[in-house]
Amino acid sequence: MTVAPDFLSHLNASQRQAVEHYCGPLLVVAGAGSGKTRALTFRISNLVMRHRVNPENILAVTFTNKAAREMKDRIETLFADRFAQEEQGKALELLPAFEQTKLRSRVYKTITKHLWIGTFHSLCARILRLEINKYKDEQGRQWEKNFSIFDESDVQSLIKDIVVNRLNLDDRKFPPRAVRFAISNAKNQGLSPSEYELENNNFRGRVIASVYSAYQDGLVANNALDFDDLIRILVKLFQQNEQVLAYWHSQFHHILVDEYQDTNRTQYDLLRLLTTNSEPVKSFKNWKNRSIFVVGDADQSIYSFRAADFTILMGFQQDFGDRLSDDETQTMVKLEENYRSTENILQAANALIENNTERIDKVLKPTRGEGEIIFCFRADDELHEAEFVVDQLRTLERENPEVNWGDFAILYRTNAQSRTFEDALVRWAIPYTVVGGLKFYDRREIKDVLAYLRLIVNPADTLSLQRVINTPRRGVGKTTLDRLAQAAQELGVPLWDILSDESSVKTLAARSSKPILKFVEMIQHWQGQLETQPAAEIIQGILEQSGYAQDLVMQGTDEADERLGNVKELYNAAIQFGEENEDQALNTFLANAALASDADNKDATDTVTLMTLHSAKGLEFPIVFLVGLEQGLFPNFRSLDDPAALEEERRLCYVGITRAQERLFISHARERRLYGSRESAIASLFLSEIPRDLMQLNSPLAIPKHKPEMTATPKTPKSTMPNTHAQDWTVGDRLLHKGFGIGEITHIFGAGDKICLAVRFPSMGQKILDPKITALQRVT
DNA sequence: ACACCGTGTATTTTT
DNA sequence: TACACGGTGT
Repeated sequence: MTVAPDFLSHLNASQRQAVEHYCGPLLVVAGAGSGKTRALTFRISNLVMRHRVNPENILAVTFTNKAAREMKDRIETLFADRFAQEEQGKALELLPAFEQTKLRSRVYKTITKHLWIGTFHSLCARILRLEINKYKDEQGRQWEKNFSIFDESDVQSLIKDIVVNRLNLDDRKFPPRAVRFAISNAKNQGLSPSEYELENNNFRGRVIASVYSAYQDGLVANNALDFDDLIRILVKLFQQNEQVLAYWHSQFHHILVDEYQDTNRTQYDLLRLLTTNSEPVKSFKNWKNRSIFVVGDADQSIYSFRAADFTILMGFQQDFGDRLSDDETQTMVKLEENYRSTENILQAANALIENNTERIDKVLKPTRGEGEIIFCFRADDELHEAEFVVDQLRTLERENPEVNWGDFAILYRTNAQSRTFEDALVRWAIPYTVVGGLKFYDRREIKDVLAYLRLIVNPADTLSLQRVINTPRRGVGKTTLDRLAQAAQELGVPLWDILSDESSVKTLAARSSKPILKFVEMIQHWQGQLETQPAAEIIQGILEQSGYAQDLVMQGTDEADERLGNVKELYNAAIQFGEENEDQALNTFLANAALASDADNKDATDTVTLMTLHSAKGLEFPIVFLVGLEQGLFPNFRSLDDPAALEEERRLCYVGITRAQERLFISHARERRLYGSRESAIASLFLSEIPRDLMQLNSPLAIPKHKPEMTATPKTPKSTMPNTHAQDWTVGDRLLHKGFGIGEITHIFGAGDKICLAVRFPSMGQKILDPKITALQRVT
């Protein structure tokens, strides 16, 4: 492989600085559309090509499977193109198809296959499959390597069972959903049940801790983990076992993280452990042949409700970096040039996000023309709004031959808003796709088959056992099952152990025992094939021999037909998996399937896209309609009295605006149907934050000239600023905050009056505060 | 086992 | 409004 990759010449100065970064920490603050995936993929290529880093020693973490896939693909293309240039003197795409395939497969075998690229969850699952038997939790509980991964509905039903049946709690006072949420949050902070109880030592806290504890019992009993535990338990294992950590620390020399603003506490702990081998971060200096390289944008942090904490990104330089100020630091690069959107759109985005206080100062710099003006439409109601949108769609499509339906996106805050647009699109026979809704792996029939697979691999998985033992009906009734389940409970063994013990089952009447024995025999038959048969074979066996497929055929309804189709789709997925992986074992296929949720993402066909703003993150469209900009809807009413939540809504709006490449339409309605009743609505606060000269309004009164009084961030005029000037603060100062107590300044962001303080509070952890709007009192 | 009806609930959801 | 869920009745 030759050195001196000249692909660097395609990069701008800051991209280049990021890509050429070799050892040590680097935070890449990547604005929307600034080429962050490029920076990531090019840097990985550069590490391998120029610095001769072994691909096995590179770890790249993403949040979605899609992002991981994309990264692998792009790296593969980079290398294949490079080989094409070097060996044939031609760009990859100019080679005949078979040559391209040959080159790609060579790149795969020598490079990309060896890279560790995946989501936090798949990475952790992969390591835990090897190491989990070395872990013991504080109660001495242990898991085996063939653990199941419970999905959200498994978790919900387990928690519900604990709340109402085991602990006999009032599920109105402790809604399983809310309890589940609290437990998940606790896990994402890295808290065990007892630690959670210590921090929440009130009635509610103690109850939740007891559910949490019983829930962990349930997971162990099923030899199962939930998504949160995949990460939390690996962190705990690393903390309690030096050798295991040391091994993985020495495995990963270069760690790269995408969407760093979305990391939560345990994910951060994991990265920190892997990077420093548990040395205190502040004293960690051994960056020889090592790096941590994180890419993110605090302005696009929209998942705090899932425990994502963008202050982790804000604190990167404090944690890993040189702790110097923004203009002196060597450990931060800002990618500010935007290659996606026209200038008007960027100006709107910049102006909007300026209203946030918790951020790293950054602007999107235009590289394209001024573009068309943004159009803002005030509709009478949601029907009128949809009519407007579809009208624009049709006109634009008709009058511009180069514009296709696939160029349009309609983005909204809540899924419930999609219907009106769907109706209007149907009326005009415009093809559209709604993103979201029921996912492939959430369909009942898919979960059924997966439950068979899980049971075969992990017989302790009682939840799966109960799902399939009578699916399709084979005469195993609820009472029989309850009796056996109770016996299992009393003996403290998995239900499967009772079922698979012939003499136990034979104590039942023959009418009950016969189908059970037959079922057990069937499962054992497939278990016997685990080592020898590929996943696809076993799936086919299940469909045929369990009667599942036949049952669907017999039903003969359209719905059953569709289910049958989906089940076959799963079989195809297994076939494809077998073709793409050396290891075709069911274990491996299942481990993968449990963490894949977007396998049914169809490729872009030429249809209008409808989706929530959350789903739109990371995507781009030539023409974007941002709809429903009304107080209470967007920003959502739940955020109106919480400044931090309101800022997150604003970031969501920022994400929406920055999806648009050429044209942006924004709309709001004066009246909207909500939960059956009509409510009048006023224009969103966010509309008033976009400069008027960037927008053309259909109605002069559409936007209030002054901000609606709902402004949740009370901006104190500078003259009455509380107690101190920004400049007065220095790192190390101690101060008092009304809500958080006494803390110490660990870092200062920005300069002048744009200053933000990172303050560590003993009880709250690190918070980013703006001294201009938060009352802070110095303490000595 | 299934159909029916009343009740409660309704942001976002990468894994 | 619309739906999912649980309880009841057949």
